[in-house]
Amino acid sequence: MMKMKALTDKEQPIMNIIWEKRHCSVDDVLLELPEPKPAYTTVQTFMRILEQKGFLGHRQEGKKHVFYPLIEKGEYTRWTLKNLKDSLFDGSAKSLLNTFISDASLTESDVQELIEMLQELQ
Amino acid sequence: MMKMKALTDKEQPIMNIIWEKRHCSVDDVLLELPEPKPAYTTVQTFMRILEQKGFLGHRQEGKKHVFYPLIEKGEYTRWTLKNLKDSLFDGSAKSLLNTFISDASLTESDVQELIEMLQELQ
DNA sequence: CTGATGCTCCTAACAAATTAGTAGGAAAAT
DNA sequence: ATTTTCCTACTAATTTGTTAGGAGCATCAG
Repeated sequence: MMKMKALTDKEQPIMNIIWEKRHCSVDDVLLELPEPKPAYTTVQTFMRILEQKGFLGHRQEGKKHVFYPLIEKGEYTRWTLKNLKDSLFDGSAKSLLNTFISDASLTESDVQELIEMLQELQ
Repeated sequence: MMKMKALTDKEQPIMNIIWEKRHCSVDDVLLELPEPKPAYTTVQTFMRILEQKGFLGHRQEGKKHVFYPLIEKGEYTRWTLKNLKDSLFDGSAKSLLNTFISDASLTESDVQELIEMLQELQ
């Protein structure tokens, strides 16, 4: 398997849209992007880059290219969290969670749910 | 306050060293960096950039510059986690934790400790 | 004093990311 | 059938990141 590369700031929202919608032409993505929208060709360029990086594949459909994810969001998020943990928390999951929990403004029911989730791991 | 910027891949390990040692000349940092070590001037350049970005300050001490953090590690990690949460988990702390916990290979006692931490929040 | 040494400062050069324009072809509209 | 529209492919310009060489200035050994 190819080595995964992090998404840049501008690639990220594009991937988020495609992960959500699963199959997207350049136009589909452009429609979902917030103002100020980049140029059509800019989005197109990013999607070509994302394909080169292995995040996307595409097939011809009529005259347009329809792109779809080759790397799933879950896979990417896990990889990202692992990187974060290693580079910023010296590999300690506990330390990351500690920092996050004491800062994440969780609601009452969030906390309850997480406790249950953790209890299941025991 | 200035807008915080993310650390790049090469800046990150340098900041980690300075956060740890608190006061560092270029040499001090270079000594801590793993093989293959970059050139002295490369490290120096990064430290200058980190100063421009607001992460570091320095004072003259004898003939060398001694750098020290202006942004604390905790502040940066919290900011980073918030960004991650917003960009990849649609702002949902619970969703991030969910992904992380089910993947982070926590030990028995880690889990116990986290439960206690969460219970204190209730 | 003079040369070596150990620094900083300036600069260069190349790579990657960001942004978008232009050319050209196929399809649709008139 | 010609014009217009919509799409891809190619190209380019700018900015940011990465890496390091060389000039130049103190200071210390002889």
